[in-house]
Amino acid sequence: MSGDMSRSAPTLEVVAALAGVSRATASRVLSGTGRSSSQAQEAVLAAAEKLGYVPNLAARSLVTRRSDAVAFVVAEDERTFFADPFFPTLLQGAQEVVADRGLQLMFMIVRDEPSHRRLVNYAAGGHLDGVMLVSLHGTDTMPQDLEARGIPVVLVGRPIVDEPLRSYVDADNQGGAASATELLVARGCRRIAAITGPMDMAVGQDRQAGYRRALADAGISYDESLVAAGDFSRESGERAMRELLAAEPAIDGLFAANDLMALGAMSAIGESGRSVPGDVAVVGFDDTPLAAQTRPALTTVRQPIAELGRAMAQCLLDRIAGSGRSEPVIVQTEIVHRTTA
Amino acid sequence: MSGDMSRSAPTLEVVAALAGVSRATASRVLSGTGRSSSQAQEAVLAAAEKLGYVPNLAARSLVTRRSDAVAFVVAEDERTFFADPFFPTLLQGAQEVVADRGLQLMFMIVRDEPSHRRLVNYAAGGHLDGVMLVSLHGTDTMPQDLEARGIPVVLVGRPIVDEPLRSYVDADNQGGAASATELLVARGCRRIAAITGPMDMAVGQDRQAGYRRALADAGISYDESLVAAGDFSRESGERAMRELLAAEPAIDGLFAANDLMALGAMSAIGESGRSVPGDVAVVGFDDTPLAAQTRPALTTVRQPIAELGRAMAQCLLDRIAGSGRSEPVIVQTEIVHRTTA
DNA sequence: CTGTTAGCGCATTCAG
DNA sequence: CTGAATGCGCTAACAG
Repeated sequence: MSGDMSRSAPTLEVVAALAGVSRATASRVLSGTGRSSSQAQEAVLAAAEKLGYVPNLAARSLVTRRSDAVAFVVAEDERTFFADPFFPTLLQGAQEVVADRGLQLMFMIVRDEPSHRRLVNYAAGGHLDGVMLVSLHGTDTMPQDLEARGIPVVLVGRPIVDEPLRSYVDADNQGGAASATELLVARGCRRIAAITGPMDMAVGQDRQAGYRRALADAGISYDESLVAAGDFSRESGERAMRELLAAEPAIDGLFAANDLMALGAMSAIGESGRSVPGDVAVVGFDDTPLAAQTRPALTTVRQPIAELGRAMAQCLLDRIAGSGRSEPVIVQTEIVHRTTA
Repeated sequence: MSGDMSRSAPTLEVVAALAGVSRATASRVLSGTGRSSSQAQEAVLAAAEKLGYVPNLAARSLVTRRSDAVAFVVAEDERTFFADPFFPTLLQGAQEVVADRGLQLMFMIVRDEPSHRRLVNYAAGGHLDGVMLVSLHGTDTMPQDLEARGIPVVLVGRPIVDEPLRSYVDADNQGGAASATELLVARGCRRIAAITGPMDMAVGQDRQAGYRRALADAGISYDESLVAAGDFSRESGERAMRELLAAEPAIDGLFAANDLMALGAMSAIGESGRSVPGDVAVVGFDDTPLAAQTRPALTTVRQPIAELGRAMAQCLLDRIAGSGRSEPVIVQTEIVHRTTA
C-alpha cells in the first residue's frame, strides 16, 4: 500500500535543503553545469537519490526555452504506416542518434487536418525542439507552418515544391530506378512495365523518371499502357498488375516502385498463370526484409534506410544547435540481385 | 524569405495588450474558462489570430500541474511491434478517444533499460498525465515505478503478478482459446497441438489454460509433446510447427495462440506436404486483417482490438480525472469461421 | 464581468 | 566555489 505521491513530487528546493546547500548549487550539481566542490556534489546527489528527485521538465523548459524533445512525424494513415517495413527501419535509425544525444523522441501520426493543427500547436507551444517529417504528400504546408514558428524541420524525401531553404535527406531515387530498369533490359526484357508510387510525392515522380530515362537510354520507346499508378501498398500493386496484364499480355518485365507493390504484383502474375522470373522478371525498390523472405526472393534496389534515418536525425540536431541550414543529404542505392530478375 | 520568428513567440501579455484587456481576461477567453463579455472575447480572439499566438504549454503545465498528454507505451522491440497488426489497431482505438478529449497522445517504444528509465523520468518530470502500457513482459516494474510517482497506468493484458490495484483491460483469453479448441474437437480432431504465446505474459498463460481446459472437458488427455512455445512472431510459429510435426506426425489439429504464428505454422504444414484443413485443421487468435487475406483463409478467435484500445484510453482518462480505481475491463471474444477449420 | 496579485520549479545572472 | 535574487509565461484565487 504505497502512499499517494501525486501531491508531492520533491522539488529542487527540498533537495537543496536536505543537502544543506542552496537551490543554485543543487541545480549546478544535478545538471553538471559549472563547478562545485566534491563535498557539495556528494550531498546533493545523495539527497536527490533519497528523495527520488526528478526535475520538473516544464519548469526547466520554461527557462531554457528548449524542450529536449523532437518528433518523428508520419503524414500517413496508420494502416499504410504499419504495413510498410520501410518506416520502422527509418524510425530505428533516427531513434539511435536522438537517444544518443539524450533527447526524447516522440512519434506521431498525423493524418487529418485536426491532428495536423494539433501538431503545429504542440510544437509551437514549446514542446518540440524540432520535427522530422516523413512521407509528406502533395503540397502539405506543415513544414512551412512549423518553420514559420521557428521549429526546424527535416524531411525525408525531396519536397515536391522546390524551395531551396528546406532541409531534407533522400535516396538517389531516379538513379536507383534507372539501374533497376537497365537490369531488366540487360536480362533481355522488351516489354517492361512499371508500377509507380504516389505521383503527389517526389519519390513517386523520381522513380518513374528513372524508369523513363533508362528506357530512353536503351532505345526503347515509352509506352503509357505499360505504366500503372500505385500507392505503395501491396494491394495497389496487385491491382495494377492485373490491369497491366489484361491490357498488355506480352509484358516480360516489371519495375515496381517499392517492394510491397512488387510482392502484390507477383501475386497477380502468379494468378494469371505466368511464372516469375520465367515469364515476367520483377525488380522492386527498398530492400525491406520482406524482399529476402518472399519466394521467389525479390531482386530489388537497396536504399540504406536506417542510414537515412540517422542522417535525418543528425541533420535535425545540427539545425537545432544552430549550425546554419544544412545541404540536402542524398544516399546512394545499389541493386541487390536475387531470383526475380 | 520569412523573418526569424524563433526569438519572439508572442506571449499572452502582448495579446492582452493588443486587445486592450488584462492577461487574466485574455487567458479566460482563450481557454474558455470562466465567463467574459463578447466584446472582450472578440478583441482577444482577433489579437491572438493576428499575432499567431500559441500558448506556451510548459508555462501552462507548470501552473496547472497537468500536461494534457498521455503515452501509449510498447514494451517490445520495433520489429515485433511493427510485424503484428494487433498493435496498430489497438493504437488506433486509443488515439480516437484521446484525441476526442483534446489530449496529445505520444507513442513510445521502450525496449531496453535506458529507455525504460527515460520514460519514467519523462513522466515523473511532469510531461505525461498517464500511461497506457502494452505488451508487458514478466515482472517488469514499470507500472509500479510510474504509479509510485503518481502517474496513472493502464495495462492492456492482465498483469502477471496479481495486484488487485492495477488497472487493466483484456480480452477473455481463456474463454476464447477454449472455444477454439472445442471447435477443433467438434471437427473431429483427436491429436490437437498448440503453439503458445510467450509464457512470461498472462496472455500466453491464459490461452494455454483455455486449450487445456477444453481438452479436459472433451475427455482428451493433455500431451506435452503436442505443445510448443512461440513468441507471437510468424517465424516462431513456423519453427514450432516443424518441431511439432517431426515429433508427432499424426497431428490433425492446431490451436495457435495468435494469427501470426498460425500463418507461420501453415507454411510449415504446407512444406511437410500436408494440407490445411484436410490433414491439419488450424485455428488462430486475434482476427487481424491478415487472417482474412491469407489463403486458405484463417479460422480464428476474434477479439475486438480497437474496442480494447478505446476501453484502455477511457479507463486511463477516468483515472486521470480521479474517478477512483476502475475495475478491469474484459471484452468478449467470438469464433470467426473461415476455411482452415 | 474584469484587473491585480501571487506563485508554479527551475536555470541563471551577479555579488560575495 | 557558492548563495541571493530574478524572471521564464501562464492560471488561479481574490478583490473590485
